[in-house]
Amino acid sequence: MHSADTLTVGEVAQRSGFAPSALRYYERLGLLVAARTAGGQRRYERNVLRRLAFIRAARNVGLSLEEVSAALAELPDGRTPTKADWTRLSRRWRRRLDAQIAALEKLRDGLDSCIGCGCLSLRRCAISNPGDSAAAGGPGAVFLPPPLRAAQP
Amino acid sequence: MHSADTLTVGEVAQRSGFAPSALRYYERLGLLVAARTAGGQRRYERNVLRRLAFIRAARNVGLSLEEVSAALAELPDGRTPTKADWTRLSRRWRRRLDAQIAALEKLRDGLDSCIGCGCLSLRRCAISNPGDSAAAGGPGAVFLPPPLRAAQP
DNA sequence: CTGAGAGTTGAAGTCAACTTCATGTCAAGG
DNA sequence: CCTTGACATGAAGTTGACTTCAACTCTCAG
Repeated sequence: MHSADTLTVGEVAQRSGFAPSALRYYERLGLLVAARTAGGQRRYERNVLRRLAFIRAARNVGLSLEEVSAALAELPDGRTPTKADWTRLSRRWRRRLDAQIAALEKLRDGLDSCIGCGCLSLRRCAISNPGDSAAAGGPGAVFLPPPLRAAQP
Repeated sequence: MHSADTLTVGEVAQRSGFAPSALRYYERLGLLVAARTAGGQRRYERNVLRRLAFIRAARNVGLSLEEVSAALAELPDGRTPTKADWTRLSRRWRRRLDAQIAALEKLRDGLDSCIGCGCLSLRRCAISNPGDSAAAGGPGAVFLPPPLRAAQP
């Protein structure tokens, strides 16, 4: 180990599961702050671990880093965030998850009604309707995450 | 209108809701085939519309174009696919949607148990667990689609 | 004091699914 | 025949979230 109660990138990477490159990236985006040694190396305070836990949780719920950034901006500056602060932020995810689940259930129910008719009509089918969710995402729009996709048996 | 029972790119784009550039892209990937006029312009058969409906539906369900491609490869070659062919393919999406819904519900229930404790522990928290779904996606991995994200009030 | 392993940087690459652009060609109504 | 609007092509750009690379520089156990 090194000396003080601060953590090196490697240690934070190890404990958080984020790659060092991701930590540097988050720092560039302003999601993370790190002190520096005389030689210019990063030294993290222990509370970045909770911050990173929040970031990962938010990502798991579907937030973009931009949204995460906005959420983190609501933390009180000056003092170290308390558990209550984190709880307040993450409570909002409930509604989001509910909406996501509802959207998928709607899609599934639509699928159920479509299977058997084999229509796949661009005008009438609930599943292939151009106006639907995944259509207008622009470049890079993906409907569900690769991890969930891969999990299919 | 032009002449025969074939469709121009513009017409297909209009009817399918896909941009002409997307149609050309799909053709490069082998998802679509088009005849050519003497002058080199594309002329589509009417059945591409159903094919495109399938593609859109698959994308809505969360398939990548690569998966769509694999699915389309199972269609009988030689004859025009029947409704039954399309139905057979889309029936598989049910399981996928069920799994996606289950994953989100698991996440939500984990969130419920986490809210109130404010722990967000990297080791213990169900939501911020590094081993979880969104962790190993590599570059470009996104959990839920921008459209669903944007829909949040 | 030294050497190996860990850390630093900016620039560029990756991936998916398209879009945009520049430049040039077709098709067909008048 | 001609003009106008649609179409064609390859190359390059976009977006988000990172990773990879090359070329150095620190740190600290021994």
